[in-house]
Amino acid sequence: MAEINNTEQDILDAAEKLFLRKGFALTSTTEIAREAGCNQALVHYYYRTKERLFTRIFQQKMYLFLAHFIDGSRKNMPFETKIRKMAEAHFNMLIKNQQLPFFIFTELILNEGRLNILMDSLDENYEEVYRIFNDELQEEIRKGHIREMTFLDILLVIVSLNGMLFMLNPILRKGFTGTGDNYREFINHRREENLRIILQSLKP
Amino acid sequence: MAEINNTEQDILDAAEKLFLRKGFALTSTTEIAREAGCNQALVHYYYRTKERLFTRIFQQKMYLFLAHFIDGSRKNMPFETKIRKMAEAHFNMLIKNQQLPFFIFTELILNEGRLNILMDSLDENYEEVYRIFNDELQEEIRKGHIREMTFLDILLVIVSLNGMLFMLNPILRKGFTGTGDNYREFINHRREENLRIILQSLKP
DNA sequence: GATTTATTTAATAGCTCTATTAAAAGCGAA
DNA sequence: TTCGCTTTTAATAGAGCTATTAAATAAATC
Repeated sequence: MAEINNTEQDILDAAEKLFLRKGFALTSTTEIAREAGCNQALVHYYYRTKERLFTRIFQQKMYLFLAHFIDGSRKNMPFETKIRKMAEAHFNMLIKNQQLPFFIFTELILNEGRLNILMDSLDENYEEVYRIFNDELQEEIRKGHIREMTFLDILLVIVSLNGMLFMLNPILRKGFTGTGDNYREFINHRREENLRIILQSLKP
Repeated sequence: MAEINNTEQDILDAAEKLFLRKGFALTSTTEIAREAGCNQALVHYYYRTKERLFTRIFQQKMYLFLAHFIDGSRKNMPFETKIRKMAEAHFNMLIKNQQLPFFIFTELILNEGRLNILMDSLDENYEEVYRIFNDELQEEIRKGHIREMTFLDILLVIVSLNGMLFMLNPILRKGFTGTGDNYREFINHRREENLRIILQSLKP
């Protein structure tokens, strides 16, 4: 990170908080300035446009969201262990960034430009990772350890189960009154359920 | 449906189309009027406020989204068959209403008022259905047909796998160039995968 | 055909939003 | 202290938004 003075950082923090909660369209630079405790013009002074400020945050979050898949591919472990680690890392990241799935999906779906940028980045940076995983997967299938499926199939199950759980967060929480303990317990229960289902889905 | 003249219906159709695509906040009454081919003031003449127009559409979609769960509970079938039927009905409904999951989640998360209305409606209309399903499930567990789990666990798996697939629609489509045939094939493949995973997740 | 009622329009009030601008305040170096 | 640069502010242009209003047109009823 480049050195950054207090106000500039405050604006970035305020923007991150609000963009994550309400998305690009529903967050105004006026509101960001209020949250950061500064004048609205300062937001534009430091970041020129709302779009540029947003993009900076969005790309960082996007990276956070995708990083595990690369990590997993580097390690030398049995394939099933890689998948387990990947699913666990994904879940743990989501626990610390619960607003992430909703944020990313919303912005990708509402803005085709951002989706195109993502697809280009996937082609450039993740195609090889994907290929390696897929080759390894096909080898496991050939050996009869895993049933006939593609790596996309595996990814979808992980992303669906883990992602949707946290996208439903605001809705599910309403059902758990009282202290947050019950809810935390519930999330831990779901962690085990999801992992179990993901691994079971590999079995022939 | 009450009788409704052409313009009034055109406005409703235009609003539905735009709200589903872009959500409440990003759709303007001006745009709805343009889509409906009428003056902007007419939107307000027939529906008073954007909020009332939206609510009308939202409630109808909400009902569409929840209806299957009731249907399934009425029939007299083995429990596992009920779950299968429920998952299939859910998937088929989503195929015909692909924008539905994104639309509903977005509006529920961005507007706490709508979420509260939903929760009240669930308490009122679905609590009994839920109880019946859950009792039946506990009986199956006691008999050893199904492993230890709650009905919420089952619902989450169905909603996650089916819902996320269609929320990812715009992203996944980008990967399938050419005619839509490949994509349709892929969706059918995922239908079977999801069903398989859902039913397997019940097994002890 | 005249009169009442329903539909449609243009115009606009009153907001809020993004981005810019010119001026003011703060501050380190000469 | 003064100069030059950075940071901050108030003010505002220009646009889009929702909702209303009064007037115009079309349709229905007598």
